[in-house]
Amino acid sequence: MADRTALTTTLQMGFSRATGPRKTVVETVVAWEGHFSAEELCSSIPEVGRATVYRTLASLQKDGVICRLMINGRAPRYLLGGTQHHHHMVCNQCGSVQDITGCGVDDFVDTVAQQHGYKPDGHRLEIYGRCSLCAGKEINY
Amino acid sequence: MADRTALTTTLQMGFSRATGPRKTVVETVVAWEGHFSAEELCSSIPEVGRATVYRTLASLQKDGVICRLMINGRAPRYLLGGTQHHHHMVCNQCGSVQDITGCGVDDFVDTVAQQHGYKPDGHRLEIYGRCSLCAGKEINY
DNA sequence: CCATTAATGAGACATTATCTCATTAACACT
DNA sequence: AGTGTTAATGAGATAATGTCTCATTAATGG
Repeated sequence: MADRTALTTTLQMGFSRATGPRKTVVETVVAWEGHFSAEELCSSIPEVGRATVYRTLASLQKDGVICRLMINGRAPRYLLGGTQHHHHMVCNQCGSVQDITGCGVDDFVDTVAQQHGYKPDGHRLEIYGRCSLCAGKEINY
Repeated sequence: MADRTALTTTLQMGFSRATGPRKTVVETVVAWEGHFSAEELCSSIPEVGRATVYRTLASLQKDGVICRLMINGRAPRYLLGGTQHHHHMVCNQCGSVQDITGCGVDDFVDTVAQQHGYKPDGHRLEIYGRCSLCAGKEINY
């Protein structure tokens, strides 16, 4: 997923010193299965201070290493792998997230932006529904 | 924008009694120019309790009367007019939001969902950039 | 090995949201 | 109109999430 070199590079990005705490955060993020909230991350590495966790998350997001998703709940959730442009499909039932590689809405975005005189910087597409596993089960709310 | 009848209907949706406080909230929301946060709404109608404001917002969102947008900052922002499906274009500089009527990504969404075995319930597309007014000005961060 | 200073972290603080429960008032029915 | 029922409210406690300060720690260059 992310080799040693990539990790080291990541550690340096936006900072001038590769520190122990940041290494812990990055390694934990890289090893995480699925999405997580900032608080979950804090809890799982109590030896690293909140401030550092939040700082590192912000940096990783800015550098495109992780994505920030707004799924249902209150707090944003993070997901590894934001480097190349892609979108997400979120299951409303089990909360799982799948990447959609290959953005198919570029043309639409450009067209619409131009129509409105916008200079587009980026866009975000999220699809909500039920994943293949959950689609079968009946739900009784 | 929303006539008397629509308002009354809105007041009733999801509740069994049309109350004064809720009327205040709905009327304020309807009259609001642009987007707003829950707290801004609370401040502008201090005579209505926070709990009621939040309850009413949740109900209005559920009924599709308002949209919830995640723009930059921490707190979600609300916008009147969520009934018919549409998307948003957000200016990163001045924060203004324009509606994109006519969704052009339906086909893409359906195709991708099918490929992944998803049963899509909905989707959200947000375009970020600089609006026609801001695109001209140079920015010095 | 030392000096410099970037980065950290404990904990205060700020912001946003939810919950509790005593009180209020909308509605149905007369 | 008056009354009983109970949905809805709201003050304030509490929870959840995020930011800031500043004394301390430790990464790095020389």
